[in-house]
Amino acid sequence: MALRQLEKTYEPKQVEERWYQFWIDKGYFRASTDHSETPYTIVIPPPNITGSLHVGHALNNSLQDILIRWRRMQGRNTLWMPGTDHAGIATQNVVERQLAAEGTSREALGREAFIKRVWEWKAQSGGTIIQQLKRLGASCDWDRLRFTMDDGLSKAVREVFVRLHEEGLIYRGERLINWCPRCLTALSDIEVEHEETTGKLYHIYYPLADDQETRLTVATTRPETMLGDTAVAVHPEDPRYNRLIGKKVRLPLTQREIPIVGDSILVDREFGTGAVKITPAHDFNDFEAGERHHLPRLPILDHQARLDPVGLRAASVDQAVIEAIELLRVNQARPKVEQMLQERGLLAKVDAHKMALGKCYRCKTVVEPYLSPQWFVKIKPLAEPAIKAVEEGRIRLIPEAWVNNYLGWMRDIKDWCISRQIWWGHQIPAWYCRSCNADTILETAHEGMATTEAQALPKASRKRITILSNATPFVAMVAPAHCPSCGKNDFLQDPDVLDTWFSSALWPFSTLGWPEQTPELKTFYPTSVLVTGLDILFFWVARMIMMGLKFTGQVPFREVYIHALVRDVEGQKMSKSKGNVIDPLSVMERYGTDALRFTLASMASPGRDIKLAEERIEGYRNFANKIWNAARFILMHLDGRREPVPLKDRSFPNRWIISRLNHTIRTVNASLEQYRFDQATSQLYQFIWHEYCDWYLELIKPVLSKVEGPTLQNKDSDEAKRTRQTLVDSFETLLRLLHPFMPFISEEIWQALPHQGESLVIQPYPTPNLGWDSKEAEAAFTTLERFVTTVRTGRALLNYQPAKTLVLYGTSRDGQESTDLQELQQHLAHLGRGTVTLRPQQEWPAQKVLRLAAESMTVGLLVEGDVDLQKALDRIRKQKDEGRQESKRLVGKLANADFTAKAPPEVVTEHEERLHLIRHEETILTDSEQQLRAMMR
RNA sequence: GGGCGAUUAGCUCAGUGGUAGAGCGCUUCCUUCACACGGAAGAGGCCACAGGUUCGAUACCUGUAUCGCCCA
Repeated sequence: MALRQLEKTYEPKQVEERWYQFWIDKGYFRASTDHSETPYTIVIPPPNITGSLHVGHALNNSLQDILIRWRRMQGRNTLWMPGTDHAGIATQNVVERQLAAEGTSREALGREAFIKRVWEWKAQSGGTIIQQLKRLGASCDWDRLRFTMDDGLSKAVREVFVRLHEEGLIYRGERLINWCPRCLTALSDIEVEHEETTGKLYHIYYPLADDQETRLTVATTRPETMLGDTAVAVHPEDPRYNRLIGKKVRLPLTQREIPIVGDSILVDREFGTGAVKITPAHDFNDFEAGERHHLPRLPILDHQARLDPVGLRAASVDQAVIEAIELLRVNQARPKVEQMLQERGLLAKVDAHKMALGKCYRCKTVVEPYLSPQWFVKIKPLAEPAIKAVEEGRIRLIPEAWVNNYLGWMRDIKDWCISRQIWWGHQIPAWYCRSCNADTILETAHEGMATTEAQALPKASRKRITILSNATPFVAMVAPAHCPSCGKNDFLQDPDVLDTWFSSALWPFSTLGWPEQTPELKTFYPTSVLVTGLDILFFWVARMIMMGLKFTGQVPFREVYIHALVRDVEGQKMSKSKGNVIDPLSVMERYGTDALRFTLASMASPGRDIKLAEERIEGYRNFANKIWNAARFILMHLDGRREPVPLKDRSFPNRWIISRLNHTIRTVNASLEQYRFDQATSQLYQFIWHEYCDWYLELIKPVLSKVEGPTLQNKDSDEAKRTRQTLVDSFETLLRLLHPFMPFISEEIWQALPHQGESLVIQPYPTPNLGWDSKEAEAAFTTLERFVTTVRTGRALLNYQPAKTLVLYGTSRDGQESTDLQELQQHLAHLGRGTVTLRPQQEWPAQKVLRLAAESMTVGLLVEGDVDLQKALDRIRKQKDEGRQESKRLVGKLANADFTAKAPPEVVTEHEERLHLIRHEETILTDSEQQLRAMMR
């Protein structure tokens, strides 16, 4: 057959696109419910539609693809379910920015038009990341692509909402929540990122109401919120203050008097002055303290975190103060309040102070605790089974180290705020009868919005609708036809949408058709493994476990493989603003997709972040090129007949490489079973480069060569035919073994080699074969390697050119090694580049031979011509030195009675043998040194 | 403040109760007919520090330091 000749350098670009299209056309990635094979399912962590592929995605999806391709080749009925996430806040932000650039706003557009606009944006740009995943080689079943706002998934969301509400596990109430004053929405606790900053700790005098001369000093980091204080707390056992409990203080800058309460939970006697203000409407701890002491809540900030004049008046703040600060943002109002306190002599001191600041995880704006009516999931009843599932091992977290992290978080979990005051997302399926709730549905004007600005808006958008927490919702899959109390059908749907993670939590089963009992659900659920980064363990993984158990009665996945985060070389998080981002697309462009995938897999060691440097990728690009050139070599030498024979009838190089291949097959499979992608890749690298290419291909060159010579054979010899057969078999197997990691180059080469079947994608994954192991061939190889390496060392010491033919001698004091040397003579001559005489040392020439010792073996090189022997002498001295050190250590150890008595006998024997070897080496080296000196005279 | 992890070659990281390893980088030699994105030979390490367990510790235990992450 005519074999294709390959280019000298591997060019990934054209190859990748061609084969990916071929795979898609052939439908290899399609899963079916008809197959009887054991299913293997992974649901993709759905990337945001706003996203484009970053290196974290590349890692996450490379690992998934390795698993999926491996299992597919093993014959499992594999489904990799792809999809994207609507990413409520992020997507809304993107489209709003576009609108702003066009000089308009979502308010100007109105809700319906805005949502239409987002869908248009999605149709245009939302598929970017999917294309990029394909570029990465992801073998997802693309026909099943899902989106969290698809009809089916939206139905699942409503179903879950309604059922949880029926069971009392979803409720609406007025609570203090985290509010992003830029996104203008509530956030859940974990959507707030805490950042350490240096702020100030203000000490403020609060005079007693009945004794203006006596003042309580209160310490706070947020003086502006004092205007909403409704009490001051001291520790009930604090002798400095506890007599004051029950008295009142005059709240500075206001006309109010507020009580002093004793609270052992809120007050840390060691912190600040030991007296703290209580602002229940603007601080989480104070909110709870307020509950304990039945204190009123006085909100003084509006939804943009500005000082709200209405609230300030309600809090009886001095009119002059209101005028000075109204509609100022918190950070602008703070110095004004500080200044006013200063002027009134009420500011005791200001200290620098380290504190954690909460920021919105989407836009990094400082988050405000904000009192508002929201929807919550009562989480404890859902968390308990989710804790059990992990405790009992029905879900296994890998690495296991994260189990405690997970359990700790789950046991301390707080109710989940699921309503968001944005438009893009699943609108909450709750309706209010306008006439029955006339008192609880409020329309308020936009505070602070310029009149002209407000008038520019459509009428419906000019007001903010507030639905008080005591309004009565109807929660149902669809809008009710008429109100059961009043019979009217004038309804207002709750304007809020659900947290994006609410729909993500259903992903493993909603994508398979739930709530319908589809064949897909029956076949592919529970899924096999979830592959994800640590950063969304709580956001996503924990919630999927809760929802999966609740609504399917089964775990959503049996294993969770948690991989590291990718950082830059400095160990810093990659971010666009830092400019340290490695763009996977550019990497794929320059080095090839396979190189990127292999790099990421090789760095996926458990429990460690990945510091990615481009040199690593370049290294694996070189590896791909090495494989490519091995393939070129093989193709060049395949011309001729091939003959399969039983292993025992094959020559040493073939028996050896098959044995090593088998070992590699075993370890790669075992590593993948344990999610040790790093081990699997390094085993492949080591085997392919340093065994297959460095030694095997070199060993068989004489046989394959068309040139005839003393040690070379005819190309039609039996040995040539058998070697060609083993060569193709082993390389084809190797490509199958490599394919999950480097799908493109492996397919490209496989297709060029003699093969059966139409694609590597659907070939069986190699399994270990007991009959392939050959201890004797591996032992013989050790001998060969020792001899050849020693010769090469000698060659370098004597500054001989690589091509120079040497006169070589070899001997060993080990019987088996001697036999091996004899049998390997042709190979020793070939790889050592010389003529080899295997006789005892006494029979070597007495002079002009450089003798080198390697364990039990002694190797001699005939010294010809005028050669500088100093390097050789140095080397021998150094080796002797090292040997002396080593033998000293061993002698010391063996002289220790405790050691010989208590250490295992085999260890003692090992030490003794080692000592003998070293002493043997020493003898040889001493001898050699003397001869060298003689030659140098 | 609580929890977790890390500390091994110049860099990035494996690893094991008994000779310390890899990749990249570095030095020297080599363009021989698979590959210079290559080949060959080298240099380089009190395995963070201090105690303890052990015949023996880089590994197991305790503490310290530094760094990182998560949570408050």
